[in-house]
Amino acid sequence: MTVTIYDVAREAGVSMATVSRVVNNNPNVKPQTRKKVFEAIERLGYRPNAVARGLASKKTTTVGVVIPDISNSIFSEVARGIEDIANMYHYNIILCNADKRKEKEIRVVNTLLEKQVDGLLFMGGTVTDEHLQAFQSATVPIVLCGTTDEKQTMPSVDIDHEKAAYDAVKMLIDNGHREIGMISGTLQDLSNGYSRYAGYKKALEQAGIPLREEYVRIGNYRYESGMEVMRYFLELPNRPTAIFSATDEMAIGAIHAIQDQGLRVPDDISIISVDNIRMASMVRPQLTTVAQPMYDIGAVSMRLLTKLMNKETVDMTRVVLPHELIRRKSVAAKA
Amino acid sequence: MTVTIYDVAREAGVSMATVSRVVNNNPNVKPQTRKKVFEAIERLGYRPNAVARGLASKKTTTVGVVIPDISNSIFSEVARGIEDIANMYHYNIILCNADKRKEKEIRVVNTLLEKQVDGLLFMGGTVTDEHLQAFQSATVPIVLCGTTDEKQTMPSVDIDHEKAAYDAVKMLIDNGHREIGMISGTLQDLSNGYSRYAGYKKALEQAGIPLREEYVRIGNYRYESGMEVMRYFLELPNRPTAIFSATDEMAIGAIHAIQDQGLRVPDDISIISVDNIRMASMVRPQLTTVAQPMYDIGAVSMRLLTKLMNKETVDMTRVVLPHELIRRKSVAAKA
DNA sequence: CTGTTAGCGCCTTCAG
DNA sequence: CTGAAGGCGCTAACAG
Repeated sequence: MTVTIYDVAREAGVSMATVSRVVNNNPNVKPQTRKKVFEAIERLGYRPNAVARGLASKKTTTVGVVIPDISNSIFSEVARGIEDIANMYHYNIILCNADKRKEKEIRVVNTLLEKQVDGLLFMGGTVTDEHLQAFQSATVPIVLCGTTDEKQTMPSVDIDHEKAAYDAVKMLIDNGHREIGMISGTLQDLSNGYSRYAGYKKALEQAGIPLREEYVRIGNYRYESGMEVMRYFLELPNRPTAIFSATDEMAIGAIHAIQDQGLRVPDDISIISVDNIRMASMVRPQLTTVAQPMYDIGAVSMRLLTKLMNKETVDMTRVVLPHELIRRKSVAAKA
Repeated sequence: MTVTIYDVAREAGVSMATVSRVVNNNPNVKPQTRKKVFEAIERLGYRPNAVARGLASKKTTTVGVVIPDISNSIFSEVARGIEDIANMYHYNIILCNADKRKEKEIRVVNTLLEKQVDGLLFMGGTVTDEHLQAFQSATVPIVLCGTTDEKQTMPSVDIDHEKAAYDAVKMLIDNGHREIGMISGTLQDLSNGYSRYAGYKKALEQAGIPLREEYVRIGNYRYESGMEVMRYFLELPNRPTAIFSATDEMAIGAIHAIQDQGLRVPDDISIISVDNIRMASMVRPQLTTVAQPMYDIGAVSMRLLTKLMNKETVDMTRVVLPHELIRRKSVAAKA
């Protein structure tokens, strides 16, 4: 039925080993023999069985990727970075959505490991001890991608979320704002939630601006959530003159909530956030934001993983990528 | 080093066959024995090797997905639909970006087949004879997802692009517009390009509106491209009163091009398109568009694939999903 | 440069 | 209900 390496060997009048060699580009084959083998392969329409190869060689040339949600543009851009580099090094990607749910995350890590992936890229919510335990049961390298574990024990690639948030809020302050509201993510979420809130807090402190409880509200990262929180701010007796949103999507929701009230951004209220999703430059006014290099986070973490899989010695096993303030049109000096 | 089924057998005092049975949930095992085996598994931290299993059973419980670009929100939503259903049936997904480039598409199809996927989902540009040839060399089922082959020979799941476009343009006409410009995709692209153009043409014809060459321009599906084409329309001596864009992203570009000129949508110019990406409801005015059920296209095609892989007999091997006109704020009656 | 020979870890008849 | 034995298709020493 299916043609195997054995069939090719017989057809070419050589041994299986020789066929294996030419298929794997082993130089130790006489050009003439190589040619014979190739012809036999062609004639028979032979296609190497990667599963058998994986079993014999203990390498599958595939890496597992656990991702919160591929339909979310932030992650899908990271995924593209991962895939491009993986491709470049001849790896394939098994992709699993885990929705930042711990049980699911751990479950897919295990099935990925069962599939004998050569390495694992983990993008998720908070990394708990249970995660760490699952990771430790692996014999292949794992790198965190867009997250970190609190104890800083795993290889990882991420930005400095706190600093990114700090820079954003600092810009607002430098523009004369002192009533600065924040649309935050849940503080349970270390990177997008807690760290960005911490950056906000720090910037205020450093400017001697007291933190006001009523100026901080938690959203769920979605557009609608940004609108809701903004409506709340708008009804405050002394509403903020500027808003820092933990993510672009909520910021865009906020912009529209403001505009829907007949107010203007940035004339009446300034807005800044973190992420720089594509949409940020597709709204009016275009959103000023701190860019997080999504594609690079994916690409760099995949590159790091290849090194680890190759057992190369790598000095920087925890890389922090730079962020960048993108000045567009949603921030103005306080009137 | 790694613990195998053999180790578990020894530890539990049974044969490999028995361990295999309990791992695979075969009912023919005495509960007591089953318990013993589970304990041994636990004690040893045994993790089944899916590669070995795949080789022996000739099933990998993974399916290949070739996709144009995972970072494009249209496709990433389809991908999410695929993954959810795959997950439900205990399949994993190997994801490959192919950028609608024929060579790359064919190459990844082959490597996916080498990896012994149990089935393949193909999302791509035009399906050529070379594609068909690659598909035919497969012994596993393949379904086209969001595309079709001209000869209608492959299983597929898609919408009726021509009808979707027709419905969109019809709405413009019903609103009294007769000067209708189109921002098209390349006519080489069967589904998003040619078919949508065909729908536009048909709607005009049916309304007795002559097709004007200067009212059709080709874009590349991106935001900027929509802006550019719109700027061109705006400078026409008798500019269109309504625009049909082949995709939402270009439509949004067009809206902003119009607004940047100080004109208003839909008061001065109406806009409609096809897709219904998330952003469509996040711009002002919110975009009226014909919704393409991205998630469902993915989910349904994956479901179809499971049936095919199961060798179930399926009557409808070519499914056309319904589209739906979403009336929002970017279309108004002609002044 | 090429062939022989063991496995890789598991499933799957076939007996018992 | 359980065990024995033969592969699945390929790689990797080890000889020659």
